Amino acid sequence: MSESSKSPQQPPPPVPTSADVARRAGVSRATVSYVLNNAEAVRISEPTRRKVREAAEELGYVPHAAARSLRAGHTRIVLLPTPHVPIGPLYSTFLNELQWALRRLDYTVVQYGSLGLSGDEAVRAWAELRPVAVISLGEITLTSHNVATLKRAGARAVITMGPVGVPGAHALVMDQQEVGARAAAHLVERGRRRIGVVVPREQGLELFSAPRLAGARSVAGAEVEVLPMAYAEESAAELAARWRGLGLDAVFAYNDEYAMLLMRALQDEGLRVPEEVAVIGADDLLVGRLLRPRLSTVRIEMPTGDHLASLVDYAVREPSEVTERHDLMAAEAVHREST
Amino acid sequence: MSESSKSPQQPPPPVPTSADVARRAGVSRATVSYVLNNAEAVRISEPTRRKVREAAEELGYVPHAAARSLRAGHTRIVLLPTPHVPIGPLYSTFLNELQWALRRLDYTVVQYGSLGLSGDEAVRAWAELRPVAVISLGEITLTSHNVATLKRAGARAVITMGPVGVPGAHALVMDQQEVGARAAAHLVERGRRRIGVVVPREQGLELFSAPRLAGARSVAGAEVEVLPMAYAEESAAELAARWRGLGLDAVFAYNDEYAMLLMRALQDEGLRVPEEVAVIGADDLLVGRLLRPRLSTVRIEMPTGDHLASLVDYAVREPSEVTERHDLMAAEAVHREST
DNA sequence: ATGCGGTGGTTACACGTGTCAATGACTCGT
DNA sequence: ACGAGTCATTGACACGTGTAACCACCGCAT
Repeated sequence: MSESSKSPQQPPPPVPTSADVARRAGVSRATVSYVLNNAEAVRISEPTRRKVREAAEELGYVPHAAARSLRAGHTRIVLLPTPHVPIGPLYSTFLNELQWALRRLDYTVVQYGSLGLSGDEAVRAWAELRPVAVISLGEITLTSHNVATLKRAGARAVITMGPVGVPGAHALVMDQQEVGARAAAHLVERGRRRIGVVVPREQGLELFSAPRLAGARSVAGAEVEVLPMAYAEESAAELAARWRGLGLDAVFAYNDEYAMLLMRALQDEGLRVPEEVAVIGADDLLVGRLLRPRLSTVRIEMPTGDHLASLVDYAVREPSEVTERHDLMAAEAVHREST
Repeated sequence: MSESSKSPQQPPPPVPTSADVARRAGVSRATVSYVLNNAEAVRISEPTRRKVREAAEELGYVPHAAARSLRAGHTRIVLLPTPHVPIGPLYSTFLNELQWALRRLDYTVVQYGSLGLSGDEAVRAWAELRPVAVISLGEITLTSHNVATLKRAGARAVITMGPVGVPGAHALVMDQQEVGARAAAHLVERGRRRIGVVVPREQGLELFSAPRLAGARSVAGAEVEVLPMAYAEESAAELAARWRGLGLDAVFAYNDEYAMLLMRALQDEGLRVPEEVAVIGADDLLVGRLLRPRLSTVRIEMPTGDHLASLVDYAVREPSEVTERHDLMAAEAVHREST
C-alpha cells in the first residue's frame, strides 16, 4: 500500500518507436525506416510499404528528432539568443520576419535567453544544442574564443549583428553611429547648434544608444548634451520641466517612441516645436506621423528577414574561416514638421 | 587529383566527445560522466576530478544535448508556435516576457512557425521534438486529436491560449469578446448609439478581431457597423473621407494603433473628437496618451509572463487528464479624452 | 547442375550520453 | 592471515534512429 500510494500518477505510456511499428507490420525496423523516409536506393514492394504506413498511422508514430540528429551527426537548429529587453517595434518585427524566413528554409529556430549567465557560460549552453548556426544580436558580445567554442561544437556559421565585427564570425555590421550622425547633421543643417541627445535609462539598450550618441558627437558644428530619460511620462515631464535652463535648441531622441514622449512633454510645458526646439527621433514609426507636428526621424534600412535568412543559409553551405564583413543598414534623415 | 580537388572544403574536425575527455584524462568514460555531472551517489577522488576537469577544459568539451535527452527519455523543450503576423506591441512584449520566465525555470524555448503546413502536419512536426509542453497561441486551433498526438509523443502539458478551450488541454481562455463588450458599453454609457467597429484588413488577426467585434455586437443599445481598414495612412484617410456619409457617432478600433491612425485621419477631415465622433481603442499603449485628445482605451489584464510560465511548470509537474480551464484576462474601459 | 543478376528484405553497427552492477585495491578488526 | 568493509573506478547496456553490407530467393541462360 505504501508503494502504490506514494505517487498517485502512474508513469505515462511509452512513446511508440519505429520498432513498435516494425513489430506491428511484421517487418524489420530497417524496412520501416526505409519506407518512412521514402528511400530510393532500396527497393521495397508496394504491399509492404502499405503495411508499414498503416501500422505507423495506427500507432500514431512520430520519429524522434533528437535520435535522428544524433545519428545524422548534425542538426538544422539556428540559435537566436534573445535580448530580455524589448528593443523596439522595428526590431521585433524584423526578428519575427527572420524567424519565418529561416523556417521556410527548413531551419528550426531556438530562442535562448542568456539569463544571468556569464558570456562564456551562455555560449557553452548554446553549444550543447549543436546548432548549425548562431545569430547573435549583439546583446552578448562574442569573443573570438566564444566563436571558436561554437565552431568546435559543429556550428558552421556564426553571425553577429551589431556595431562591431568579431574575428572568425560573419559580421553584419549595423553601424548605429550612422544613425546618430545623420540626425545631428540634419539638425545642424537646419541651423541648430546645441543638441540634446536622449539616452534611455533602461538597461540593455546601451549597445544601441551609445553608438548613436557617439555618432551625434562626431558631427562638426554640434554641441552635444547627454540627457538620460526613462520610457515613462513622468520621466519625460521631469526632463521637460528643467528644459529652459538647459539652453538647447534641438533634441535627438534614442528612437521615435522616446521622441514622441518627450515632444509631448515639451509641448505641455508651453515650448513650441519646432520653433523653440527641434525634435528628431529614429526608426520611422508610423505613429510618429500622427502627432502634431509630424515627427522628423531617421529611417533605418534594415535588411529584410528573407535577406538575412538566405545569408545564413549561404554561410551554412559554404563555411569559411575568414571573417566576412557585410555592411548593412544605411540610414537617412526624414524631414517632417518637428525640425 | 580528381579525388582531392572535387571538394575544396575538407570535412570539419570531429566534435570532442566525453570519450575523448576520458582518453585524455586516462580514465573511463563513466568517470568523466560522474565528474562532469557532479554525481553525489558515487565518490570520485579529488585528483581524478581535477584531471577530468582539466582534460575537458583543454579539449573544449561540451556535452551533446540531443544525446543526453535521448538517454534521459525526456526534454525540457517548450514549444511555442509563433504567429507570422505581428500581433501588436502588447502581445509581443508578453511573449518576450514569457520566454524569459520559461528560461528562468530552465526550459528551452523553441519557436516554430507552422508555415504552409496543415494543422495535422504542423502538429506532427512539433511532436518530433518531443517537447515537454506546448503553448499554442491560437493561430492554429488544435483539435483534441492533435492534443492526443502531442501527449502520445511525451508532452506532459498542452496549453492553449485563445478565445475557446480545447478538450484535453489546459485552456487559458482569453475572452476577447469581453474587450469588445467593454468598449461598446463604455460608448453606450456616454450616449452613443451608432458605433463603427474597425476590423483590420490584415490577414491572421481574425482570431482576435472577430470576437472583439462579436463582443461589441452583444451590447444592448448599440448599433454596430463593420469597418474594414488596413494599418496604413491611406486606408485610414480613405475611411475618414466617407465618414460623414456613414452616420456614426462613435468608433471602436481593433486596438490603439488602429484607433490612433483613424483618429488622426478623422481630425484631418475636420471632424471634432470627441464631440462629433468618439474614439476608443484597446491595449492601453503609452503612445495613445500623447495624442490630442488623449485616447480612451480598453485596458487588458494580460497574465504576466512569469505567471503563465509557472503555470506551465505546474502543469508539467502534475499532468492531468482533465481539461482544466483558467479564465484570464479581465478587461476594463479607461476613459481619457477621446470619448 | 551451375553460375548470375535482379528483387525484397534483414542483420549489425554507430551516433553520445547516463547509470547500474560489478570489480579491484586497500584498510581494519579480530 | 583472513573475511568484512569502505573507496575508487570501470564494463556494459539502453535510449531511437539511419544506412552499409549482407543474405535468401527466384528465374533464366549456360
